[in-house]
Amino acid sequence: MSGQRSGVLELAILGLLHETPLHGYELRKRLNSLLGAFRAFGYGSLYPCLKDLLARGLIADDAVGGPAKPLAGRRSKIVYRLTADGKERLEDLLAQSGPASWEDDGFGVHFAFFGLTQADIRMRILEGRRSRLEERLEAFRAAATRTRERVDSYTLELQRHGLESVEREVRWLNELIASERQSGAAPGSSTGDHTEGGGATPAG
Amino acid sequence: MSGQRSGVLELAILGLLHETPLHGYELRKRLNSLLGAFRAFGYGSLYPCLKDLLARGLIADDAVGGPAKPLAGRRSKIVYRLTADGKERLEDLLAQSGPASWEDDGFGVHFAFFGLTQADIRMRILEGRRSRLEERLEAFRAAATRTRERVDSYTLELQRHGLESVEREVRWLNELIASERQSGAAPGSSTGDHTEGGGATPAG
DNA sequence: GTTAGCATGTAAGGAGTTACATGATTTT
DNA sequence: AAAATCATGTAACTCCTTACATGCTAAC
Repeated sequence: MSGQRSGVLELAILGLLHETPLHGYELRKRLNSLLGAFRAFGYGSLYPCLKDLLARGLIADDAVGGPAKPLAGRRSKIVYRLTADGKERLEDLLAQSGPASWEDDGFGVHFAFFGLTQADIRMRILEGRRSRLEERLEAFRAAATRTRERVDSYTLELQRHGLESVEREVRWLNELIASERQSGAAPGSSTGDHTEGGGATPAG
Repeated sequence: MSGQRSGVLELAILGLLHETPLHGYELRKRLNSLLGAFRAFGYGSLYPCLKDLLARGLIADDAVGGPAKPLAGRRSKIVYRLTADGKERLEDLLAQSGPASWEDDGFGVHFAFFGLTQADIRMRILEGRRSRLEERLEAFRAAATRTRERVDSYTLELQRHGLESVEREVRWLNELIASERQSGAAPGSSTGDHTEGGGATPAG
């Protein structure tokens, strides 16, 4: 029952609310237009998560058009905003560069908030993601070698397409990494929003 | 506690065992080389699922190198094979062409076993998948229009890349659909493995 | 005046994940 | 004889999904 969420939703919500307060319905639309390529959430996922974040004090609600408690009497929009704790939590999450941020979903969400992420963390995530994908390519090629497994044309086509997609993403990552190195080398460019001077926290 | 699984694993296991009996460890390797592009399973997912399928009588175990019960005394490989019920269940699953088979995972797994799937079902799944992706493209474009949401370069890049990936998959599907139509029109080509003459079951 | 979209939720549960535990067999 | 890899499993847990329930508000 609602303990310590830390999936993609938490980061996504905190990240979106960092920008501006929003109510649930609007939040979901932005969520799905932000992450729509690889993920979609329903209200049944969103609202329980909001409830949980609220209980943990990471977000606060301002009821609009009838103050505070919305359940009694008149129902109105509930606008959520990030609290100080929530902002702290968001920064913690954004400082993470472990395996979770190399996975499909974790990567996608974190990437969406790269604008709020420190440059060194960005780089570690991009490189982590890339080596993760290169492992997959290795596994693919190994699988292609030991042929006593199935070889029908659909299986083959699936693997071909999969391989190609992964290779494409690797090329994409390479471009991103190159461009990060450039703007990192040239001072004065996007170093991130952060004002904290703290050292690089390793993260799990 | 193990009730009525019906995720991707069940289909994938039944499908792989349809070809040849396998033990868990080997099964997992094939699983991950088959679906590795978009999905990976650990033993912690596989073995409980095998246990469940066994309990439901869809697969049976032949212990090799020390008959039947492996837990007492000497431990050995446990080779699983499809039962008659399991084959029936597999055919049911392969006849399904509903929303579940348009999702990322569901689609990938079902596609991997298109060789065992009837031509009309194949077509319905390919078309279902395509319209699903086209909905996503719509949503993307709608999101691109209403710009009062965030516009930092990373968000933009994520969406650009997402859009491109989806468009690529649509083109891929178009090719597949075209080639299905051809081989469907020309009789004598791959009509699938099926010997059953049954009509098209709508499926949920 | 009824459809469509806006808006908020809950209860039950599914599908897999993580971390752990153990032992056999092959390779170096 | 140490290390790697083969091989099988369990308990607890997480994160999200599905189906349902409700009511307001704007458009046609």
